[in-house]
Amino acid sequence: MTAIRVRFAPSPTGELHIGGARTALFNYLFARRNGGTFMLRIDDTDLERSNKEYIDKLMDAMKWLGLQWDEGPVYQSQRVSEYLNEINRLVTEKKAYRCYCSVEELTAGREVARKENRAYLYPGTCRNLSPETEAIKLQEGIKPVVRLRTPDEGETIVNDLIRGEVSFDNRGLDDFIILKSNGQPTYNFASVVDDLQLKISHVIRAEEHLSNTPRQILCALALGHELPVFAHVSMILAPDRSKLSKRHGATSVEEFRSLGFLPEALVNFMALLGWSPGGSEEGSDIFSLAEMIDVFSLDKAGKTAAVYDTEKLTWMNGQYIRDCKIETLAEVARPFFIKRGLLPKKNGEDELQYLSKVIELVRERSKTLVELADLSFYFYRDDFSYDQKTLEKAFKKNGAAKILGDIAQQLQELKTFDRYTIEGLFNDFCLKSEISAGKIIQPVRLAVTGLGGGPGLFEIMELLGQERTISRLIRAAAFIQDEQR
RNA sequence: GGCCCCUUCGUCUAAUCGGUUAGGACACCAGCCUUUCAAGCUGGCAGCAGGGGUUCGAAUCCCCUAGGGGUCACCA
Repeated sequence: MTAIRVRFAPSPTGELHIGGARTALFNYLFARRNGGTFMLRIDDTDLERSNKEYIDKLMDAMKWLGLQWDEGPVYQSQRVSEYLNEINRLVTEKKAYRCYCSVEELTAGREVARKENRAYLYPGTCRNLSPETEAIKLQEGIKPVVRLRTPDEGETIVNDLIRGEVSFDNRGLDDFIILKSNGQPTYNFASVVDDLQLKISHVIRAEEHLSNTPRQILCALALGHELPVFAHVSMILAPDRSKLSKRHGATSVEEFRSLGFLPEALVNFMALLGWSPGGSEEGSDIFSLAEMIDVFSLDKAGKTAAVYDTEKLTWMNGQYIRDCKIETLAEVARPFFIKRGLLPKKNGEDELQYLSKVIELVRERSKTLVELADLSFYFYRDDFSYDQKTLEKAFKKNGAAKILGDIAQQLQELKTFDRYTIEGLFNDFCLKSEISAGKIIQPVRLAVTGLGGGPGLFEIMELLGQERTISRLIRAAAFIQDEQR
């Protein structure tokens, strides 16, 4: 049995989006599941559009997701001599030939075809030029391209692990370009040479490549190599069922990261797009990377394009936030607190401990790290305003100011200031004043946090400490009296 | 337009060889829990694109139609 080797081969022309990341994930899972090798290859044969910056970002994104590759990155731009060798060989063997047709000629031909409503196929103008003619063209200074001589009849069959046998009529395939006039190979060719030379056993990629596969098979056949196994995974579509693009809001891994999503959640979510572990028992869809590796197989991959739904991702993220180890969560959440202006760039031990305690209280109601930081505002700042809706209910009742004042006074007398003693005090207060707990707790919560909801009030107060709690109650009492004037 | 792929709740999906009250997850709704908001728990709503066949029996097999997507570049 041949060694399992797969590759993820993005072109560095933009940020890694969720579709590409999902393809990387499937390759990774497949390799891990089968004890194979996962390679990263950078398909940068298009010099104009490729960008160094994107290469770095891409690798960052993959590392962040936890998709560590075993080999690479291999850069196609650094393997040009390999491609040229093979192309020269094909030309010598007459399996490929130089074409001197100008871009204008070709475009004109394409125009005509479009007007006549038929597909344009290269007519084979330069298919059988005599050496003399070639010499003249060359002398004229024309830089030729190289085209692959493709069969005029028969069919090319793609054997796909997910889609079965897909056949293409060779008559619909023309002699396509494998070497551009600038001396760079085209993607279809370079990709094939790499897959063969790097001994890729399984080509797992998005469905958009299915239509190109017969061309690649023709290349491989011309080169005289065996074919890898293909698996074309269904595409990920934007909510409007169109191809993913910037106008669809968050699509790149980087964006999801800065919106406060955890890599584990994103990976989990992506895995379930176009793949399912099977079974239909009750249970959530939460799977760790390790669990997925354990059960991953391509025959459970679906054929239908998937529309991604941020709601579900968000829910998943909430699950991960809740299950995450508190120290880990504090560490990954810290940058969001810094960005929000709640923490300085460098934090001491005290700040980190306080952060952990804050997060412990708030995380249950946060679905993203951004939300986590937002909901923690009052643990760091005193200058919050009061939520308008809650204010109407909690502060505008008769006696609210007095209650706050009384509570503040009684809290002042506490020797220990923990959740239990505070709760005891509140219970006594309710009994003596014959006011229901809710009536008291609501205004106090608003006074202390500015919000109508949140973690247990007594825990908040404990963490805030006696002094800050009391001053907030006094501030609120003053605020109410001001309003009433 | 040619070629290729696809079509199960709003979304992601399950359903060994055709026989299921078509299952789960998110979202939504209701109830419970509760100092609030969440979380959690319980229940509910909701789907086989349409039409023909084949068959005792079709989400499942075949054909047609419709819809969606991809690809036809000196992009990848």
